[in-house]
Amino acid sequence: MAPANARDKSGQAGGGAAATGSARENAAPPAGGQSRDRLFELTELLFFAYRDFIGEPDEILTSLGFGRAHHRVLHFVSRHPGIRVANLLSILKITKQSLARVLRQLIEEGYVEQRESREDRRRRLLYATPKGAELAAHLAAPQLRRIADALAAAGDNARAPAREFLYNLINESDRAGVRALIAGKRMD
Amino acid sequence: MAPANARDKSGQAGGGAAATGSARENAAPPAGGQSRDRLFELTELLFFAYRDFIGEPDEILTSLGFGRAHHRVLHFVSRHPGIRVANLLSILKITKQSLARVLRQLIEEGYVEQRESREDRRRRLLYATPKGAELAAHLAAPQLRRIADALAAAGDNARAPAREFLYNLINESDRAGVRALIAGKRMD
DNA sequence: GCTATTATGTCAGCACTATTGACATATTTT
DNA sequence: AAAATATGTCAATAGTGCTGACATAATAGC
Repeated sequence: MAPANARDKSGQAGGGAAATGSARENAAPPAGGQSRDRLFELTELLFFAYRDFIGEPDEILTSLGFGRAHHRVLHFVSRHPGIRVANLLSILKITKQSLARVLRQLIEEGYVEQRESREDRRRRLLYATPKGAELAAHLAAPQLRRIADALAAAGDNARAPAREFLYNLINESDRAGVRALIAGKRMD
Repeated sequence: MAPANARDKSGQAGGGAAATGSARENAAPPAGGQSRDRLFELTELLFFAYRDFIGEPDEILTSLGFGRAHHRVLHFVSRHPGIRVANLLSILKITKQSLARVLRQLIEEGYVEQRESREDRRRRLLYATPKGAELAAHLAAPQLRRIADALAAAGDNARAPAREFLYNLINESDRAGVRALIAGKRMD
């Protein structure tokens, strides 16, 4: 990960031009009783965690000519069978075109299939084919292992607080939807 | 966030083709003593949390003709003054070309400046200009607020476990570097 | 001092993801 | 019958990332 020591020893003399978060600025916790540094720490950890969390699936995807977007779609389709296009749009928060492209490829290559809803025949319900389920499981494996290992390392009683923290990072207006989505596949 | 109920009521009759994680598959916890569902729950929360975490800065960036990559570079430069190009490469895990493009733009537009290291004159130490520091603070504000709010909602004793969980999601080989990087800006 | 290595920068070209805005179709709702 | 909903499609554009090769400058090792 590199020398880690970002600051050059001459930096002091050279002088850092306007660095955010000096000791002075940090004296007064500006928000929620947390120091800026503590908040920035979580910001950076979130970045690094996410960076590595998607790293392994990305390699598999590349070898298949797919990208990260295919993974996301396949995941939600596989995990939530019968999901609709509209659901995917609001989950992924991307536009119809962006979704259409990857969804079309997944369907053409036999990873996902569409069926008409009987309740409302405008709806196309999405399901993973066996081939799609297999790929989804393959992509999920390193991620599930990583999470299980992280929980083991952090102590299993870290699970609930970590979950609450992540949950509350979500836009308030989306939380109920996320809760329901996950609950459809059991919550706690 | 959408109807949330992914499953169509006719889905049962239609039959989900090969869905991952049925009740049956879930009976036996496959990894680390955690059920698949519990691990998938964190997978999805991580996705949603990250999605919304970067949402607000993205809007600001777009209005400036910048993208997410500019934010990441500006963040690490501003937060870790005197950081080197090599550090950024290993932190971001992108190639030199990808970094060069956004870094050049940030320098040309006066957000970042380079200085020669006196220890080793091959090195270009990076600093945020006052303009860059201001933008960095502007981009960070909604994220810091979001984290502070999430901690408040999850209970402040969630901070340490959440931190440990995220930290342990990072590739083991990178953890020491991340710890040192963050420690350079105080840890606990 | 000479060579190897390190740190950085740069070129051309390509792939994936995402965007906007408009338009088309089928179906359900009012 | 008209309005709203669900989905699909078009063309054009932007941002980010990649590979692989090559160039310069400076430090380190022998």
